[in-house]
Amino acid sequence: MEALISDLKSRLKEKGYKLTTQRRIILDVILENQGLHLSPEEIYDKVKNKYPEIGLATVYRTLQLLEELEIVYKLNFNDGCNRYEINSNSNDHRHHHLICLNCGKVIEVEIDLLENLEEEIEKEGKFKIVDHNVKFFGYCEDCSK
Amino acid sequence: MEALISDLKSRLKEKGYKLTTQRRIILDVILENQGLHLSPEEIYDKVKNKYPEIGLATVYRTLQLLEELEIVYKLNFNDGCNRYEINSNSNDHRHHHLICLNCGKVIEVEIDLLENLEEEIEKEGKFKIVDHNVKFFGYCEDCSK
DNA sequence: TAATAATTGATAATCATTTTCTTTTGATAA
DNA sequence: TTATCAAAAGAAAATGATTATCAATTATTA
Repeated sequence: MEALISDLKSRLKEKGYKLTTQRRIILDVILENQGLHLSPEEIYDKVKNKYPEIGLATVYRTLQLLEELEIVYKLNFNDGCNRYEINSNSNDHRHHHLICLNCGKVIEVEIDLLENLEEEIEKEGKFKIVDHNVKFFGYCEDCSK
Repeated sequence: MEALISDLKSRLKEKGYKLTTQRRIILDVILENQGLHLSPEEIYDKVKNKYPEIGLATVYRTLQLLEELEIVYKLNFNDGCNRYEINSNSNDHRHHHLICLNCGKVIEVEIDLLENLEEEIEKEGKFKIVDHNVKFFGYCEDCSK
């Protein structure tokens, strides 16, 4: 946790940006809600508890910034807004998402297993893969009863 | 091509919907531009050439309908709009998308190879998969030169 | 301490998508 | 073929997420 804050600080400084209270709190909120894939609005609500003067625009700006710094990344579950997640890429901890078509719940799966597929694609020599995004749609335990 | 139109007709009838000129033309345009992943606005522009009285709302409504009938499905490449593609699911012709991080081009890949992964996920018995969505991000031939 | 640039909050603007409402149209039964 | 009636269309307004604008504030460095 603390590691990410000091990481943020150095990455910001590197690009001439500042570590402000607002930015720190926004990252805190995302860290405290890992796995929840919060939307900007949801982050805004939670940040307001700790820092009531915050503006919604600041949340949007900070999310863009965190994405640019690769501290966070954007998800789209087709529910009308973007959602954000800590990028645990650093420890090579990739995962996929299972999205329940009934209740909308999002579950993370800690397997990757895409090496074969990526290899197969790159074999042709026409595309260099740097990232992937895999979503499975179906029914969760509760909804398939 | 014709097959899809009569398929549309019967699926519509099944649910008490009508086959209108507008709906037929919208499907035509999507069919004529396979692989282009058109957005509602782009579809609207192309349909207007054949049927100038069309309204944008009709395009949106028809796309929702075609999606509901599983004739078409929605894609999101994070470029500010949804995009649509014919669902060739019928002939089990699944494919993935390669998205170029530089020029935004979208390339289709005709390999699936996700059986292992899906098996692995379903093995736990906590999720029943019915569909998936796989995107690879990287650089296309032109942009990696 | 002054100067400079970055950042913020509030508000207005944008843009894709949906809704509303009135008119028109397609499918069906007489 | 025509009358009927729900479904569908078009136009325009509304919505909702996101972005841009701008004046005021704050941090950093000379």
